[in-house]
Amino acid sequence: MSKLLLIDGHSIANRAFYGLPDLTNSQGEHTGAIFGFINMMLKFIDDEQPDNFAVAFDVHAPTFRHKMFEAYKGTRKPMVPELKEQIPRIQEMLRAMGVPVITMEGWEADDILGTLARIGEEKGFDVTIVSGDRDLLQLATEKVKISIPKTKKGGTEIENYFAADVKEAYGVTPKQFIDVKALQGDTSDNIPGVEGIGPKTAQTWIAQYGSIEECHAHVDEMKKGKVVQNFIDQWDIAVLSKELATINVNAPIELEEGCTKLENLFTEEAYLLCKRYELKKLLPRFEASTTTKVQDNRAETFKRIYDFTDVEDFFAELKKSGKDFVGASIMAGEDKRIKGAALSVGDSTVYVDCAGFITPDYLGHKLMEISKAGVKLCFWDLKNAMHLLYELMSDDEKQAILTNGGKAEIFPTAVDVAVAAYLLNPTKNAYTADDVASEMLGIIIPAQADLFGKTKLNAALEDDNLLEAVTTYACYNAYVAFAAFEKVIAQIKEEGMLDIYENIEMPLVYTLFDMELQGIAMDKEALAEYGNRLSVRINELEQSIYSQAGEEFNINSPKQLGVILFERMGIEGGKKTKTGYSTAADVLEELSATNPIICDILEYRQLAKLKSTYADGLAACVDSDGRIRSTFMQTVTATGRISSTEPNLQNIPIRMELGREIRKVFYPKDGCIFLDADYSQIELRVLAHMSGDENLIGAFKAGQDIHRSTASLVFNTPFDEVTDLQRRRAKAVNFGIVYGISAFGLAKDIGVGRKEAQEYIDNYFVAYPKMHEFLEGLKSDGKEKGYVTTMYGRRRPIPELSSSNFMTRQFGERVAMNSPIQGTAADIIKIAMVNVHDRLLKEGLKSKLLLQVHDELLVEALESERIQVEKLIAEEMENAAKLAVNLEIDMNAGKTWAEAH
DNA sequence: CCAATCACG
DNA sequence: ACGTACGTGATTGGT
Repeated sequence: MSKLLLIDGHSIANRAFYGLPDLTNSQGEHTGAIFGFINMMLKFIDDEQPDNFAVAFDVHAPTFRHKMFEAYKGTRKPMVPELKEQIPRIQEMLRAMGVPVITMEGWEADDILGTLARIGEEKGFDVTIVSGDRDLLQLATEKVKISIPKTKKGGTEIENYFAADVKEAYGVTPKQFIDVKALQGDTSDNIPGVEGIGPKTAQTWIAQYGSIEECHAHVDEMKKGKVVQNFIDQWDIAVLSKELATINVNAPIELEEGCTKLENLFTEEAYLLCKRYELKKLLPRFEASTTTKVQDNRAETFKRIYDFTDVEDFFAELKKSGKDFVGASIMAGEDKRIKGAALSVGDSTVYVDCAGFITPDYLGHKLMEISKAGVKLCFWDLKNAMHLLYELMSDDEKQAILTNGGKAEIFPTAVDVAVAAYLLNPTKNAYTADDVASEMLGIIIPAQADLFGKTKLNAALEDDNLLEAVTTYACYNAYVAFAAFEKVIAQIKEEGMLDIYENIEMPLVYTLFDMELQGIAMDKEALAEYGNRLSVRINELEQSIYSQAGEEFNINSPKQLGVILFERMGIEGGKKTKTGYSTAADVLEELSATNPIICDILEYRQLAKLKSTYADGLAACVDSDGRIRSTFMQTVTATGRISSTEPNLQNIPIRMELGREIRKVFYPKDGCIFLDADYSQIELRVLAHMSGDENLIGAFKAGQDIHRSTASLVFNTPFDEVTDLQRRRAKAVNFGIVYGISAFGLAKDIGVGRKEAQEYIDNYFVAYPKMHEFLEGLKSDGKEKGYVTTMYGRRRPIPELSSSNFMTRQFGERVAMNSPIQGTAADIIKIAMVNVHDRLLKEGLKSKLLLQVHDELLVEALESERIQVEKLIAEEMENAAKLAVNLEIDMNAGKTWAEAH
């Protein structure tokens, strides 16, 4: 038996749009409905396995009812622009997938669906119509099924209606469904119906008499009353209503023979669109279904070489050609041992395989050699490439690198295309060759998953069967690095970010490399001892909690904990979340007086965190030389900050005394001390400068305690009479401003009413008159341009600003206010880092920059160099930027990180 | 693989 | 009538 699947385009697009968060791609185009639609469609195709398939749309975007608007029945809202712009794209995608998109001027999608269903049934098809609209139930027969997807929490459920199911659910046949609607009307569809008749009456009448005509004929039998009288008086309207409510199944549709035949949906064209809209979750479906053929066929020209002669030939060729730019991609596994490297100069791309005679050592030195000869190597992750090179150096060479830095000793003039691409859009999750290739070069190349499937790169490198795939992957990396770099730079230049790229980000790659290489010494024994101390107390608390709860359970499970506290123990005041009770610290703290178990849980949580993340977590990261080496990520944050991973050294505890003790196990090497310098109020100083507000600038210039000064102005209190509470609240206001103020957030933070919080904010803007104008300017500027910038021109796109969703847009506004401030501060400390690092080397000092924690630098300084280094750090940090206010730092020396900060 | 929690700036 | 502070990463539990 053949099957025909029909989809109600606008209705399902609408479901998809409201069922998903507001997804956008990196261009800021809304894509949630496209994704949701195609996803839902594929699910139906999988479930139904139809052999014929079509999608119907209204010619013009209809209006829609939505939960949100139920209160205003009859005033259907027009389609929001975010959805509207996606409709043509959905249709484009469908056409690309070879799906017939059927629209007819003068006919609604309902009529098209009904007509197709009728024709299909006549031809002996089983028909399924997918729609969110219950009006289509009138089309149900024994062979025509109406499928209505319902979004429930925990996924979508589908209600299926054959004729019998309609009867069961509504007590009337599908055809009678029309009569019911004719009586009750539907204001949102402009079907008047009969006054005074609602769903109840309509259903009862039709169930009894079968149609409005029969009702009319038997009107005498009915109980006299207002409603019956209305029915008699408004008979004409009822008839008209029935006509309006009836879906016309005789639309003059002419379809080419066989055009609804379902063929391969996963076409090349659709794949391109999928990439274009960055529908990442859908890509695997296309990749599994299309053969590995891609638009770009350069892979055939890639050469794998594994003889000295071939390698020497390539480098000789390179030298002869006088080319000074080479795309490069080094392949290495977990052990950091180089397996090979791809090199590309565009026309010629080779993969040098470290098999046979060619050793990693030879290859590595060859790369260093050409770099030092002035060839600019372009990597996807230069910092990592340098680490790989470092690993295969001799002890003497390693010493030289540690002393003189990676720039001088490894790759003096290399560049990083990922770092460059990050500047163009810092909000992406990854900067891969396939992504950049499609964006900058307009070509489709295989992504890692296309070549290796689920196999990790590490494993692929060990698998001889995947040598071909590894070669292709590496070569494309090298090729795209070569071919796209100039274009990326051209765009950077166009967008005014060349200065940031050349003078901040690229030098920073080398600075971060040296920092990562240095690492920081850990007292392993002290760390273990600290962990043991925690364990003892954790066990005590565990027992205490179990006995108070009356049973053992997993305290680490918020789900179990919530049940124990708020159900078994009946503690009042539990707040609910989507999934259950909230057991977050701020919620529990409010209840801590209620029951002593709460205090134990809070303490348990704190200690468990310290033990798992810090005591155990850090211990697992200590290298064989007793030092711990973090990776600083330069292409992660949306604002321009760096981040730190494996381990994260930017969130080592400090606020609580017990946590702070961890810092005692970080210590400088023999003959050294730590110098720790942090900017004082850098974000507020940046704010003062960027806003140009004289009062804020004045307060900083006067060297005043800035929160006290704000308190004095906001609370209208003489500076010296500001209370601690006032200062604390003013501090929260200052934070709030930097975060993109909202009365609600501020109120929650300081525990006052929203009205009062709003007053503080109002007072703040009176106190600092230019601030309001400045922040408003950021918002309107961002809205107009689609992005905001830091003082140095670093961009952050904010597509949320043009959302019609209130919450999303509001979020965009906060981001527009915060990013320029946080980002400018990030720019400044990056400049300081590079300058401190470079000057330490230039002045021949042995002291080393080890860490950056957003507004803080940690230097391991030789005791003998201390005075000079202190001066150097202060100069470079304070002079990193020239602002309307001074950049001040606090610097401390210490024998541990705890002491120095 | 995601949500909740909590550590930092 | 919505339901919120900005930016990160690691761990844990649960699907």
